Amino acid sequence: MHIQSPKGTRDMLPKDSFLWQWIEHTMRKEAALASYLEIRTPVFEYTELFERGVGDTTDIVQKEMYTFLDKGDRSITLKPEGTAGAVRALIENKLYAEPLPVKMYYLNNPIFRYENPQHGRLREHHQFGMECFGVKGPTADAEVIMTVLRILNQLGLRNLSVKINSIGCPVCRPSYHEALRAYLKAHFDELCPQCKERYDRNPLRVLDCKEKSCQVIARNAPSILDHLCEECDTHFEGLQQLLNARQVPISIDPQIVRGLDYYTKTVFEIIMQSPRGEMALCGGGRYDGLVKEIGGPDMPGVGFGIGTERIILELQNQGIEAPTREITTVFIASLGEEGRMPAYQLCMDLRVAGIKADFDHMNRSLKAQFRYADKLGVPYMVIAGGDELQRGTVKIKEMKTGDEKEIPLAEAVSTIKAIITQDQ
RNA sequence: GUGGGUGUAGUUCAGUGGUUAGAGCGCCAGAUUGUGGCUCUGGAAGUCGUGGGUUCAACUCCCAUCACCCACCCCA
Repeated sequence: MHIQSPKGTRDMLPKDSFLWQWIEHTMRKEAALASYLEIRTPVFEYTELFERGVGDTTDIVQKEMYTFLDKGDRSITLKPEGTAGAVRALIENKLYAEPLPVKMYYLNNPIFRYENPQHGRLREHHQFGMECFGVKGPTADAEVIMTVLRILNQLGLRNLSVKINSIGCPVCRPSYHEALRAYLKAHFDELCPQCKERYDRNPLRVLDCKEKSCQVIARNAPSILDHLCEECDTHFEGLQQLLNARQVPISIDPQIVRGLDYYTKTVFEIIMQSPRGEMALCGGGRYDGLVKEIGGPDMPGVGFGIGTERIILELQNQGIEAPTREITTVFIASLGEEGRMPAYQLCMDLRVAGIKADFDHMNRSLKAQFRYADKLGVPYMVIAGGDELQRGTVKIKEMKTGDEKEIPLAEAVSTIKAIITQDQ
């Protein structure tokens, strides 16, 4: 095989389609229950959107974007996350002028990051996400968190931990940065090379560095939670109240910081315990400065993204399978040349009547047609054979019981429909 | 981007220098007259990831390359 799918990409195969559709259905349903409407934005955007939105000090922008020049010398980037595009669309289409809040979700948005593929990490993956614009208070934060938890719950996932934190706002963060830098300065020589750079650019990110030496230092670092301004503190307290009121098992983790620059106040992650350690299933937070940063009005927002491939990994970890669905309800087997046209006609009539029907395309023996239908789990077989056709009838057989009935061909569609609905 | 492992039928894998490369599962077909699941029998199917090199001879050794898996980094 010469041509392969590009590194870090996967095909969604027909046999997996029920699983994907089940997940998508659950997401749509829960988003709709919370009065969110779907948005679809382009797969690619001008690079500047992400440089300004996501932030040019972030790993995503610095080394993980699929960026190229198009034939008109425009710098184009394949979406590395979902929020920036939604915000751009909000501004460009002036959705901010509609009744507030503006609530939207995106479903299996393809997301691209140029990284080395690994367990649970692809170069193209898909995210479901929700964004709520225009709400200053913590009810919006609670709403999006509650919705994603309901989705995961509906899918049957258990034992996921929800971590929340507040990383402050432009009012309180400078003083915290100062306090953090003062603390880190004393340990500067022990920091990893990368964190030495972070010290100047974004000291917050030292807190979630995975290097052991940095973790030790981070553990005793001053907590942002002690430096929140009154507004941020009230907001964070309010969010906790709203989540506690719904018995959400949250844990406050001052170490979570998020790798995107736009977050303010609330940040949160939902963590799965895979056999190989923990992995973020979902990440999100509040981004009160983002809409203005990208050129819109000063409008707050909060949202999250959740990776569908990782949901599937966790479903597998927990041994959860999608509800099975019938591929074909009735298979019309034909016998010999003379049976083919009646079988074809009956199949088409059944489809018109809204019944999932199929027939033999392979000119196989009756035995082989049965074997084939059995492998597909077809519950009903119709046999269009010479003897019956001469009598103007066909046989219908229920595979589970083996019961056979001879019915007039002229009334076959209505009779079959009646049998199927009766058995259900 | 760095380091380690892997790459042989549709699939899971065996085969480590020597005739026509094997097995299980899957697929297709048959086991007397027009009927699935179980069993038995047979069949099809591989440019041994790709490209070079060493050798009388390479799936087997060497180099490169691509992809996958794993770790780091980071994250969904």
